[in-house]
Amino acid sequence: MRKPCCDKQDTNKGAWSKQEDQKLIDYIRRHGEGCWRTLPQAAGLLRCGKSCRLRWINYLRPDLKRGNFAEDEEDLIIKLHALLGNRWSLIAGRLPGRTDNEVKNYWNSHLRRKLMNMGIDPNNHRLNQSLTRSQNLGTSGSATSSASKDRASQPMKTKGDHNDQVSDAGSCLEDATCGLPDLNLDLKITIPSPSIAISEEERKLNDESTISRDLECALISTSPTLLLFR
DNA sequence: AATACGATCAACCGCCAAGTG
DNA sequence: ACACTTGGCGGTTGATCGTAT
Repeated sequence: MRKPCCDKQDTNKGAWSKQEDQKLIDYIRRHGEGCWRTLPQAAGLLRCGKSCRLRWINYLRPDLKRGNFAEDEEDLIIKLHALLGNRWSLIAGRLPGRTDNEVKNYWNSHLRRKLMNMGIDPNNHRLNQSLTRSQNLGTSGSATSSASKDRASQPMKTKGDHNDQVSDAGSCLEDATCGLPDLNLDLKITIPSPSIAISEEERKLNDESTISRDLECALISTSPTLLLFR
């Protein structure tokens, strides 16, 4: 039997109040991040430590960039998703001021549908065979599937499948026969603050050398695979 | 005006890996 | 080597809002 992460019966759930936010902000300003398990009690919050961490990382951190995603951010997410699959934290790491949750939500609510409207399967970034060429390049109003329906039809993936998904998407990129439409995506010009983002992320990705290598290779834009995006 | 429906997003859940003793 | 704790991650849920009927 798995232990709960905290004593559930004494914790609040649901939306955070302004007072709770302020308590968390004040505490972290004074003591810094860390030791999420003991933080709630120390900060006077009736919350699970995990909940505090999530609230801070996703919404209260001062360096967060709120608001709509820029077009270059969208492009970058799509490209990174093609390379990394659903590794939202890695993708978000390349987008300064964005969180994994934000990127994940934006992907599920906007980008998935956008790709589908373009006739691209968002799961593997392959051209959807059921659509005609004219539909792919012409008007996009014919796509009718909703995000929730997509979700239901999407096969469940376990954590162990991540590599499969990556390789799946990657194989598409390497597959010269998968006819992607002209997305006009160019990684070279779309990376926000590349020197900072990449070098910082590089440290985090030490254990993922293979992915990182592929990613860097792709981001440098010398990889022939990315030519498929042009 | 009522309500049904879809889209969005904040938050939770469960699992996994790393760290520690 | 093992058990346990903790932090982090991705998937999923549910509340809320906007739009269509």
